[in-house]
Amino acid sequence: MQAEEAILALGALAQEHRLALFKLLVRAGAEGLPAGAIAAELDIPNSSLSFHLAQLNRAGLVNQTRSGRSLIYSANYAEMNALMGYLTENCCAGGTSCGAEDSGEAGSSSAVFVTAQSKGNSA
Amino acid sequence: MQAEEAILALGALAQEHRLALFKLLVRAGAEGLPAGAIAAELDIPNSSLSFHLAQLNRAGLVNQTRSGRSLIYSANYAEMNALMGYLTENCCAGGTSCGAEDSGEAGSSSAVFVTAQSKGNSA
DNA sequence: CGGCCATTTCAAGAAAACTCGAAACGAGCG
DNA sequence: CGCTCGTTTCGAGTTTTCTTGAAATGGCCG
Repeated sequence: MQAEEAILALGALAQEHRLALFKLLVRAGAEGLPAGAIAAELDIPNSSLSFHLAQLNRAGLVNQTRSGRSLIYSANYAEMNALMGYLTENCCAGGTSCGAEDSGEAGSSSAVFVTAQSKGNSA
Repeated sequence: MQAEEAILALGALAQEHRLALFKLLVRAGAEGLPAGAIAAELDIPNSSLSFHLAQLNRAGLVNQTRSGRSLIYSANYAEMNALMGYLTENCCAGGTSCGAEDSGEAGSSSAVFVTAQSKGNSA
């Protein structure tokens, strides 16, 4: 991940509704949630939600799937992991090679955001 | 850390100049850098830099120290760790108790951003 | 104490983000 | 095939963020 992409992801999460939205999707797991359910849960008008969903999508943090008339959104754990990795790399004071300024994609950071398989999230 | 604080920190980093600035300070280590050196390094007008520095400071991501006429800024690793922890907790699919919706401050996440003691950063 | 130098604050304008009702779009049911 | 329902797009208004020169502040040297 490079800076521009990280900024996009960071900016996508730096908003009350979108952070709540992403948290909701992370909690919902791989099955995701339809847009309508999210709007109802977060108590946000449909058009506003759509705007935020588009932002998150543009940042690559959510995936979109169709299921009948509904569009199902789910958290993109890979992108979130990439963001965490970027943040970790740019601190790089944890023990890894620190002097590395722009060694490209390292990817050596441990993946914290594993794909949460559905574990009883009935909501 | 709670959502509002995380949003502030996320927003502080979600900006080209500020992300570069924070990266620079992280790399600079505990000794930090004077404002002027940062402005020169990043090629940003003093007033703009001051604005961004204030943003980062408001988010608690940087510390301010005086040294003669210069103000030295350094990265606040603790706050960054808190942010990483918040992000990790809200994913919570890594192995910790996942169903915990708002269990307050967990702090069980491993600190990745340890205070980088000056390790030969001569710049 | 007078001046200088690093930095911040002020003010004003430009650009971007956010909000949300209304209209449009498209899939699927009957 | 027409209708309905879930969702997105559009448009317009409000708010926030970003930028920068100029002025103010405060420490320090002589």
